[in-house]
Amino acid sequence: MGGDLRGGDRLPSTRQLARQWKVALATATKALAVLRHEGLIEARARSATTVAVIAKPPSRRQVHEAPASQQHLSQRKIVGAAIEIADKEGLAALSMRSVAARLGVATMSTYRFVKSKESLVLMMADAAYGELPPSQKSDGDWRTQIDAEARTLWTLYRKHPWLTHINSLTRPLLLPNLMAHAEAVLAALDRCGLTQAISLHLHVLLYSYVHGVAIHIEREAHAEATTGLSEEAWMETQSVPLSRLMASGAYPTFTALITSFGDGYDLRLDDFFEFGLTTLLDGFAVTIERSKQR
Amino acid sequence: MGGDLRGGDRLPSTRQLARQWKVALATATKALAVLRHEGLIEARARSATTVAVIAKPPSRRQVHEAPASQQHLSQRKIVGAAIEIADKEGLAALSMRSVAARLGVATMSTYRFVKSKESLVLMMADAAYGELPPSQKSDGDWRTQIDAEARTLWTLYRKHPWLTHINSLTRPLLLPNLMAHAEAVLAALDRCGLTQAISLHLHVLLYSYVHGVAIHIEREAHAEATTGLSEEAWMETQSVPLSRLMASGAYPTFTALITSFGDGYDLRLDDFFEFGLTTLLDGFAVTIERSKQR
DNA sequence: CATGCTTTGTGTACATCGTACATGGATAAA
DNA sequence: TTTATCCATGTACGATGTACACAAAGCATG
Repeated sequence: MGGDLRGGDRLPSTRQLARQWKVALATATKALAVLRHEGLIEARARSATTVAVIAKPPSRRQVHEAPASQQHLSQRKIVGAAIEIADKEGLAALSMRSVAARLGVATMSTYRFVKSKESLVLMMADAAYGELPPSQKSDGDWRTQIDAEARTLWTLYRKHPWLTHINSLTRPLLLPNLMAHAEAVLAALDRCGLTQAISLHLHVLLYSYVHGVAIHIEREAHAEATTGLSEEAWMETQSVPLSRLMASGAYPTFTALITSFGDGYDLRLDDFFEFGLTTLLDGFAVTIERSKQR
Repeated sequence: MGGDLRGGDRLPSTRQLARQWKVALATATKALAVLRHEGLIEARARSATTVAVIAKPPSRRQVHEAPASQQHLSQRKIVGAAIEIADKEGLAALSMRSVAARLGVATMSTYRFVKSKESLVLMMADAAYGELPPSQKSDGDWRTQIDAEARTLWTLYRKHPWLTHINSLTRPLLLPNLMAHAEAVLAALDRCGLTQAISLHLHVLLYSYVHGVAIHIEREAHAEATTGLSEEAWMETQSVPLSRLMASGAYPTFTALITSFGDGYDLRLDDFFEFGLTTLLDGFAVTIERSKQR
């Protein structure tokens, strides 16, 4: 009877309760109703981490207006829950079951609003790219504009690292918000008198750079989660094979470089991103100059 | 009796045969031995796609020397089979079961030589990077040397696209062959009078670039495999939403750019890689020049 | 009010995965 | 011959995405 659920737990569905405690379905339903009236549990739709039960609809429907559009589950909620999971635990941990559980709903219920997991991920991407702030349409030089765009994209990837799993250069996503980013970059390049083809290539190159570095955000997190080691701790475990490699004498430059850093190699992604962006845009500048000279 | 196996099929293990045909294990063993003597099937160890049976060891042991090290299964063979699968069908299609099947062996047998799938993948990476040709130690200018290194890496990724799944910038793999690549790049940069930190960053940047573009090799293949559409065909399916987006008027530069290409956007990865590499190395040059001037 | 239809939510089941564990067969040792 | 050791394998478990059928409830029509 007196269960052992802790403070902020989700409650399973009525059916799960009934099965777990081997009682009839009606019994479980009534029990939940009683608890709800007592205020011990709450039917909160928005957040699933707090005490939240998707209430039996009947009582609510009597209060609100009739139309069946008043549903407690929706595509938007599913996408939102999925994004939360992917943000926190990575795309690998995202399963239809976990999404459903977070919403306090049966697994298959999600399929009423989502065609497949693949389409869910696509909708997640759409939603996430939707968070891109509208780009400032300054008429300044191309570099500040493009620099800003790259940083905006980087910030987004920082927030949603799983986004890097989704798109392909050869089959780009036609998401409005991502298009807006492309438009901004292309517009900035357009004023530099480049070939159309070069403009496009530069844009893809910029995108590819941000994307390529952002990939390692999730890998870093994943490595830390699975090994349970922070990066410093991990580096220590590698010090033995590392020093063996260095002692082999086959890699003199590398050895000299590593030893010159007292505390080992510690790449901070954000700093590296800055450095790489600068270097890459230097390359852009060369290409643009060259193009102007002919 | 007369089965329906086609020309180059693998044969299942003795045990699988026995179960399938409901005969005693000894019977199956003898049957295979007969077939082998008749030359109808061959115990070929190297290639599993042709008619290949991992021969029952007994007869071979009598021929060769005694020690138990003479085994028909080995870590090298497992890694090789796994690489073949990953090359052909992608890392996602690589399962312990598929590796075992390709070798005509029970699934769990592989675990005698491989601790886990994760470690298998690491060994695959080691083997694949082992294919990197030793870098030419020319004392020419940094650019030709680094350019060559990048292309070598690209070629490798073309051959083994799954490699891009494996490593993390923040936790680099300490594989000898990959270290040799790093050494070559660093050595080339070393002659340019750069800070150690900048040298390292440039090296990582180069690696990250090649890696970041190579990622899309597999994505391209995967997309083609799952949708069954070549890139041109896929582009046609996108033409409707594309033209709708273009007609919205929100993306003028983009629209102008696309319409200027008659036959649509068709990014060829290899060409793009070339272009990006040039641009990136232009950036390197700027950094190096700047560093020399002070 | 009764009866059937439609919508909505759910449970069950299947094929796939990695892999822990125990077993079965063969070889080596006594 | 008996015993012990080791290699190879089958079984089983808990995950996954999702097809399918069923149950409950709302609604329309008689």
